[in-house]
Amino acid sequence: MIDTTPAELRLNLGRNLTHGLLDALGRAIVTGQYDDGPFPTEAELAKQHGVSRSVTREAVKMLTAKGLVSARPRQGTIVQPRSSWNLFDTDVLRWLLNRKFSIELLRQFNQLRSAIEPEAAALAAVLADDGDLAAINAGLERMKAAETGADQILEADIAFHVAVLKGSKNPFFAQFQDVVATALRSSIQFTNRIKGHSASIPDHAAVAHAIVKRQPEKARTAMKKLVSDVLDLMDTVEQEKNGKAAKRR
Amino acid sequence: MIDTTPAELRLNLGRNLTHGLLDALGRAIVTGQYDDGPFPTEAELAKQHGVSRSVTREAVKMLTAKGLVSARPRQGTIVQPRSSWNLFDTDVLRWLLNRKFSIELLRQFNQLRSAIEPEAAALAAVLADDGDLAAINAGLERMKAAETGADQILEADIAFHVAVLKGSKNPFFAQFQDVVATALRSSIQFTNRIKGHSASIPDHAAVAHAIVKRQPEKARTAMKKLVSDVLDLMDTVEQEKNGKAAKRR
DNA sequence: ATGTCCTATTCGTCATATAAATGAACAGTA
DNA sequence: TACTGTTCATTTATATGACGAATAGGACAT
Repeated sequence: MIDTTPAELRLNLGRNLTHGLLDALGRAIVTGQYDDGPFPTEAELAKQHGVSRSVTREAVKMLTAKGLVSARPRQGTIVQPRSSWNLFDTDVLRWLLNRKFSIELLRQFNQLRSAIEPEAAALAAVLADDGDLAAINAGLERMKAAETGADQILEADIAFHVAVLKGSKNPFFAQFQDVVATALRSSIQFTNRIKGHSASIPDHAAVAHAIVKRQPEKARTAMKKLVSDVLDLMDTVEQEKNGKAAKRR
Repeated sequence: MIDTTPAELRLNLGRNLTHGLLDALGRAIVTGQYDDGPFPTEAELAKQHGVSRSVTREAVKMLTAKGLVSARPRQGTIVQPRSSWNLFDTDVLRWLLNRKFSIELLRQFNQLRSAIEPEAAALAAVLADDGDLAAINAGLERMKAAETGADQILEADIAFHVAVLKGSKNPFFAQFQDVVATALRSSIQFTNRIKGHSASIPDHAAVAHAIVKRQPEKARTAMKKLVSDVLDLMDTVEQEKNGKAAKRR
């Protein structure tokens, strides 16, 4: 039942048929729909989803650009090994994290955050301009204000971390704005559990304060603590899930 | 003179017309060819490069997937702001680093490496399997062996760092395999200057030794030193270039 | 000045035809 | 048998032409 209709494709997420098909195929690939059987041919895809070959080809081209598939004449289109998927493409990341059983991936993502964000905070403490500082403080204030609101606090949390990344003035760190935002939004089903704990206002305030005061080392350690706490909490959750045996770190 | 011919497109880098056009357009965009004027319409692009609208559309779709452009009816295709380009797409990164005047970007990339690779080394010290350890040692041996060879040492260096990233067993760190490899290869024009210094065999050996001995902290600090040295050297080069005024860091 | 409607432009989609690439089967040869 | 070159079928790659849908911007009326 991987077939869809044009109407469904439009609804899905895409602004148009191509994006809808892209989304459907992306989800199907990351959930392993084509792990045993081969990827359908252009003609089959077009027929299954009730769209033209043009739409099919352009969707597949976008999948190619994201590293999920490669296409060659006679061989057909083949799903690439996971190692060549572009995990920092927000579409790919969203597809992966919206799957079931992606807690481990989310944990690994937070491992990455614990490498990235402290360094970004240190850079921001040196390089952030007035606008960045204002955005960081605004995010913090939003968190304080939304301390009661349901999911507003998630968006406030995102705004804070995004502002710090932007403040680093390094485009590679700034790139993680979208990635972090996507990851946090895509993993609500897991983070709900943690939300109450992770949204530690004082810890966030410590980061903001250090950055505003232009203290890189303090900013680094404060952010390190912030992300590490989330990571530890995730480990705890995972250990509970595993019953008793905690595997690693 | 941004026009090309089909033959040139095939030669460029692409296996076919679509990839050739993708490459030509990607380079043109990152070099700011369309910063003042608007991006050409489908019909114009097809005419300028002597290809059909199908090829044009599929190339533009790939650019869309990489975040370089967005397309809407009547509005046309527009180049997105740099902040939404996917810097961790190897194509985009290569286009950017092959530009002139990208030393600053390369420095910022090494800032990222100094955040990523030490953490990856620490993880590898805990999680790397026998194959990973063998690959790390192999990379080190290749560096020793190629100490005389001209550019072989670059590939050996890449192999070493890639092996460490892979050994982290974290797909997000592993993702940087391609990114780091692309960056190092794309920046030969700058790294030639540094090569002699950066290829410090003892420092690399220290990292490998710590990982094999399962000492995460030692691996982290050793890798940190390795990348920081490159970063410092780049700062020095940049300062020389700027005459006398050193700006930051 | 404001809101409504119209129209030209551009991407979006569809359909069809032909070319190019390549894996596999096959035939030929030593 | 083992190797080599050829043919063939399949699938993507490219080309072409047509029509639909959305909308920016102007014309127009109020």
